[in-house]
Amino acid sequence: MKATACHHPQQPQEVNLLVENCVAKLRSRGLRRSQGLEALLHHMAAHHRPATLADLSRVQDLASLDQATIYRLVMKLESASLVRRLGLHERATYFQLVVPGHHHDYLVCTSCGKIEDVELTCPVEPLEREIMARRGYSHVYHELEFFGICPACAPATPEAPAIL
Amino acid sequence: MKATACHHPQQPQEVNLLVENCVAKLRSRGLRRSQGLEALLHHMAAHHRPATLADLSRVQDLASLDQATIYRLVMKLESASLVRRLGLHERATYFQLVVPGHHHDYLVCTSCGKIEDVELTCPVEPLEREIMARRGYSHVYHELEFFGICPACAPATPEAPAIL
DNA sequence: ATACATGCAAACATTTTGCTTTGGC
DNA sequence: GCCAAAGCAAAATGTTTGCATGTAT
Repeated sequence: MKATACHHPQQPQEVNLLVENCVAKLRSRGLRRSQGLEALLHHMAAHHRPATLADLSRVQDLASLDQATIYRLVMKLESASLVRRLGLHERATYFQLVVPGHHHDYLVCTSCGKIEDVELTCPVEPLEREIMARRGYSHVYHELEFFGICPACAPATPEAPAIL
Repeated sequence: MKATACHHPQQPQEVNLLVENCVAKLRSRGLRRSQGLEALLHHMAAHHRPATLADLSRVQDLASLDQATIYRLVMKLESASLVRRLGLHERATYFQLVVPGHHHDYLVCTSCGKIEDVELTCPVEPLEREIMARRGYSHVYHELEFFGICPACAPATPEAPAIL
């Protein structure tokens, strides 16, 4: 049940730039540049992968932050459209920093829960425009996940009982 | 927060056929044709739309069933691949009966939570094959959702200073 | 008669809120 | 000093399990 997305943490400078941009946007909304906010943004920018609130509070640099604090920070980030929510069929919700120009779709093993990035070019963006045009929706984005049984789990599939 | 999928309940005969097929598959797995199972399948076949466990237990015909019973039935249906789970960014998980040949993607308003069907031809199926081939996954399916702000909510959006 | 299915209640995990204290501006 | 942020703790919500009883086979 571990997330193993294949994301390269960005270069330190990119990370700092990203953090600064986020802070700037948040400050314009009246938020303060607090120690917790900075630590959280820095982590999410450097490890651009889906994480639950529990995942985040287990991170070394965020361990001093209360879960309620992390929760409230993430909610604020989400309100500012800096963070997006992902439903990956686990009990807890996953969150991920929005990095302009980066979009990722995921491949999840329904047996072991492993989460991988899908590198294929995603053909869905044109549909977003169509939805805006035809349905009158604004701020449209999509979420695409593939579910299946990964090679490692395949032999042990309940429906295809392999005798070990 | 109401689901308003635009699904035509199937014809009664189709519904019965679907239910019979499900029961048959389940029986082969050792499940019994209980009253609760039949009521649940019948409802999910006739109202082929995403529903939470709470939604289901509020249904007239299922009101006599305990939530734990509904939970266990739905889990069994999911194990048998007769039901799929959907993460629509709400706290509760949505479930939907799998109807062979029918696939639906959804459009969710991030403001009011309204859930609509997307009627566009979904270009993702070829990718499923690619994933099976290139990543060695089996039993691959996808889940695609669009999120955005619906026309009704658009004017009242807190942080979208309409740049029309 | 046996084993699965159910109801009821309790345990659990996660999310959300209230209130007091701390800290950024 | 003012108001947002954080810490702590508790409430709210949804999911899961245990156990005694009912029911399909």
